[in-house]
Amino acid sequence: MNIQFKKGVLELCVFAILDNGDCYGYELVNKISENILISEGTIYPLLRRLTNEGYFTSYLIESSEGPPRKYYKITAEGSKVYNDLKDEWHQFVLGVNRVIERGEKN
Amino acid sequence: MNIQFKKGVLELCVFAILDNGDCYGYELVNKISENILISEGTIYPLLRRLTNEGYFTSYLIESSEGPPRKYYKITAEGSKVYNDLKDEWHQFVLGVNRVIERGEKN
DNA sequence: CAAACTATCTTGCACTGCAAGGTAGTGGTG
DNA sequence: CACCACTACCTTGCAGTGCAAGATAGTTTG
Repeated sequence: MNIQFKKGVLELCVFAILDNGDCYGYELVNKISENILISEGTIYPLLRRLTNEGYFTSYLIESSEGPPRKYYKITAEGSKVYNDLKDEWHQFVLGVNRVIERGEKN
Repeated sequence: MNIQFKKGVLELCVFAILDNGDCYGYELVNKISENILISEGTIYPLLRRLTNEGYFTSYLIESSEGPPRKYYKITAEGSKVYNDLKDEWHQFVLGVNRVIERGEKN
């Protein structure tokens, strides 16, 4: 898979999943991996950054299978940013598809 | 517009336009700009790179409005790469949209 | 005890778009 | 002629992001 396509979009995916309910990092990696190839080394720094920026908060919960899980919860501000980002994404896809389609028709 | 979304996609746009007919750099910038915000400083290095990689060839044509225009023509190999890239793009968009939609439904 | 799995985290690299600039040629206006 | 606007090309260095590779640590199973 083209690495470059993912730039900025993984952030959108993390927002989308957390907007639907709390998750821990490892779980996010698995959920996203169902549709897009992704590495753990990508998600953990991303979660930390977005938490520092105030879009997520985190809390620890003990697990019976491994070390405690760090759950992330989206904030109201994060939810707002997510909606803007999602709109931008759809607009962007439309723009790219127009460029491609025009090339094919003419 | 989110800069990160563009990563790798501008390459796809350049391929798409040249696959439909020869263009010079400035013209490409204008065509793409109709749908996606873009800077000249992005396109020229990109054209050079893809030409070095054998996906485009170039030739000069005198112009009556400014310096000679450097036209780019896509090669057979470039055309092949474009088709693969286009498929990858569509698959990628589907994957991202599935992640987003699942978040909204549940 | 050792392997396999879950789960977290860090470091440094590679790639790509952009801002900010420079260089040149043409055409028009005063 | 001097000046500006426009077309058209190009370069440099920076910023952001994903990844490979690896470290750490707990639990379960053979």
